[in-house]
Amino acid sequence: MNKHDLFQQFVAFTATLHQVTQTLTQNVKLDHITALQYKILEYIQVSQAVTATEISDCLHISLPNTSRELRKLQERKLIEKTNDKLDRRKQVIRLTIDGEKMMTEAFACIEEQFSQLIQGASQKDVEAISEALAVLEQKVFQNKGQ
Amino acid sequence: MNKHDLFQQFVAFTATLHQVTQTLTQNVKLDHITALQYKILEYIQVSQAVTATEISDCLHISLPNTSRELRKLQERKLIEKTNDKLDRRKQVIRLTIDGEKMMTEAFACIEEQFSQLIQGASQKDVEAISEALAVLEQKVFQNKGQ
DNA sequence: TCCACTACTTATCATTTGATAACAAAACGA
DNA sequence: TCGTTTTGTTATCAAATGATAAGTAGTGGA
Repeated sequence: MNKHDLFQQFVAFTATLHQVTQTLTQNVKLDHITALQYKILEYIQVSQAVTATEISDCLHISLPNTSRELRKLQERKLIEKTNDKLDRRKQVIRLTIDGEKMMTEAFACIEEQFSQLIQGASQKDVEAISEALAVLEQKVFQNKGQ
Repeated sequence: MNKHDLFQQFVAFTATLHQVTQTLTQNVKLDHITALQYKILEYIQVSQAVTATEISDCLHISLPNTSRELRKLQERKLIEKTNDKLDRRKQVIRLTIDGEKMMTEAFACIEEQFSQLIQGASQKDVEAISEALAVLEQKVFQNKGQ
């Protein structure tokens, strides 16, 4: 196995994962939340407190478009912005209680689909999958920066 | 590690992989090919010969929209449709020589980015990554159907 | 033969997303 | 202090995507 073969395998894997992800999430009816808004909410949830610039950089959305989507999410009371004390240009963005509730519900729905996907997995399989995910996180995504 | 924890890990992993994928592919300038068209071309390439319905099902694009994108790709001479001898309703879709060339170039570009991502990986790491991908393919995507 | 069904197309419309220009406010460095 | 950079906003336009209705042609079963 050389790096070229690994690349081929990685591409195929990625394509499959994208399809699976879409299958898992397609039944989640999130009351007028678009795919992009969902991605933003998901990012905020895992990162806890972020700025608009961080969202823009990490999700590869231009800052004006990020700002627009954040405004919509704020109007829907799913996120809230608070001023950064140290740098008053910045805004710290967090999920509101409503936002967290919505994401929790969405995750519950996705988790149900997910558990069907791995229903055949034994305890040993679960450990193996977890270990595999950890390996990829560590060895591939380690320096994912910029 | 129970299945709920595994789900959490899986979600975080998926989000990260989406970001990494976008980073890898964002410099690929494919001469007026959209993201959706790229996905379709990628799917055709790995599957070799497919029908419109298969693309529609696997990529979760409605058949009318699939048909529209395929027409555009055909106009650009990137794919070709041939009639199925056994069932004349069906059309077998393949990449043209031009289409294959374009995908090969795109992959070369992405592979360059990818190799930067794993530049620090030793031979042993490469084997470990490959093994991890195989585990996930086998234990998670195994029955990804419908 | 007739009817229901599948595979695909065309057309149309609304919505989402991307891209860009222009702006304001704060920070930062010389 | 003054010019530059960073952070974010609003506005506007074009393009991509999603959704749906309606239609054609072929298949296959009763």
